[in-house]
Amino acid sequence: MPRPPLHNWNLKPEEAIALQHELAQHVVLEDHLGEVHHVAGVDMAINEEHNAARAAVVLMSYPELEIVERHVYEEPIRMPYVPGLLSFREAPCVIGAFEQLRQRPDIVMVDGQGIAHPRRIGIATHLGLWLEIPTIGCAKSLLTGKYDKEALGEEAGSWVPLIHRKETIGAVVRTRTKVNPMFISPGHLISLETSIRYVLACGKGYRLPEPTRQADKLSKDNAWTEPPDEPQGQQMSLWS
DNA sequence: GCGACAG
DNA sequence: ATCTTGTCGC
Repeated sequence: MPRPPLHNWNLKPEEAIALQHELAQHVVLEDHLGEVHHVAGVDMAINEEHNAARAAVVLMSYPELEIVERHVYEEPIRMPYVPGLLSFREAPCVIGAFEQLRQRPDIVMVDGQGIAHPRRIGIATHLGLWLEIPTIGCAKSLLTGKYDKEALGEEAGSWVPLIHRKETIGAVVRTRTKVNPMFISPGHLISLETSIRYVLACGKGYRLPEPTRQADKLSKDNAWTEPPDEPQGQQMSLWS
């Protein structure tokens, strides 16, 4: 399921920021969902020593949440981690893993922010725009915004809005009783309410929603090896 | 100018 | 992200 390239990924920080401002104009926060039968989760693992980045994608049936497909994709690390520019470091690798899917997910859960980002375009949003699939940002920590910590209940399912510049950009959700909350925000083609609903519906009693939790495990599973200098996989060879 | 800062 | 042992609480 290759997608037409939207833009180049190898940009200078200044150019990347300008691109984010442009792309953010096209984000859709209304639900564009049909029946949901498959939810995918993506995550990454990094190994500095081998200069390797590994993305993992796990496709699960919904609402059964049984694993349908698992894929990993590796390539050299391209960018350093810069707060606010995570997608330029990880998205290309995630897309590589995505190209291996036989089935197109109805929703994709990403480890990182959706619109809960200084320019409203975290990695989940960026991936949604590139893949043209509804995405949800499921981050383990805060990047931007504030919330009423006192108002957040400690029981699983409780949540409070995440605010930034007078704007609701996401929700701080307790996915498991008495455990640190998750920072949920819509990525693209989905609303915040629906995002929260699916994250909770994909919970299996752990802090992370099952799709992301499975992808996290898969990305850390195998041993590391030096990746080729050039990105591999059919999608790059077509338009690089 | 001084902090904060997804993974 | 990754490093890294034991330990507190349900």
